[in-house]
Amino acid sequence: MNMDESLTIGKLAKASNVNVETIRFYEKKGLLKKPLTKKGAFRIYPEVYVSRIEFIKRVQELGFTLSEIKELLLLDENTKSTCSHVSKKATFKLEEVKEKIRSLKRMEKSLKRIIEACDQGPEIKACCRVSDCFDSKC
Amino acid sequence: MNMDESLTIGKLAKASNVNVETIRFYEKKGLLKKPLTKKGAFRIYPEVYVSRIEFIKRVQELGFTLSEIKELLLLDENTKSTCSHVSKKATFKLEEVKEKIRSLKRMEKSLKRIIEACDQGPEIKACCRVSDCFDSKC
DNA sequence: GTTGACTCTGTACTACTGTACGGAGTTTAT
DNA sequence: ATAAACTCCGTACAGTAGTACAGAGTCAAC
Repeated sequence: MNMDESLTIGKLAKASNVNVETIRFYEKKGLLKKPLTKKGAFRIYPEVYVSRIEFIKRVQELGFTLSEIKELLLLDENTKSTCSHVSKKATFKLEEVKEKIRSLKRMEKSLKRIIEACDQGPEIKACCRVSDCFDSKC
Repeated sequence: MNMDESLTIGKLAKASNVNVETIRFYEKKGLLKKPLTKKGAFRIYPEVYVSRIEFIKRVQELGFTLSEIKELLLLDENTKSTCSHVSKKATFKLEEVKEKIRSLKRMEKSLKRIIEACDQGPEIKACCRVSDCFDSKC
């Protein structure tokens, strides 16, 4: 029986670029479900866990906490809860996401201005600050 | 001498919706400079500190750490460093910001799909997951 | 059937981002 | 000039997100 294909926790960790302990930590926190398959006492994961961990990592970089990410993942799993409940949560998350996009676009604009001004020379630079990017005038 | 206008640390904290300790913490970390003005031993802040703190808070929600925010703020202050240095850093930050926007747009799309599917009925929901939003097929 | 690499559970420790608090000093209002 | 409210600094404590490690068990391969 060839076991090269089976994802033990160590291989999963390597494939998704996190530590073994992190995977167990996420399991304990309820972000990753215990895999159904086991080789004796050892966890064996299906491939899909790789992208699941990558998802967690990427969403984290967008300023969501682990418990917020857990809620997002629950939207995927929620078979028993009513659709209106899922829809409500998703709508709320959608608003957060939109707001983040708006903020980032303001930062993008500010940074572009800084770079532009830098190309013009050091004197003009003073008038465009990143930290002003949320001001109404910006 | 009317002092109603002067921003003591407590008033600044209230105005920018953080705790007094947070302001001192940011000062210690170098995110906020010590105010030039003092009333005896007490810090007196100019109005601009309010938006500076709000900036920190908003950028934090976008997934930047305090030390990253410090770097962003340094882009504003950098009078002695060369323009090409500032430009380089700003360009790097700009890429990060753009990448975050891309990721958030994918999430936005996924969430919209979930909401849409929810409106159609519970059966279709299974096929669209938030956690798949970074897959190439999505 | 023993060795080496891997995994198990559990606990302790770390970095970051604050919060809370104690004890002293300062300011303002009365 | 005294009380209430505020500020100072420093240190301790707290929540989040891991990381490290110990001691025991397991698997695979020779």
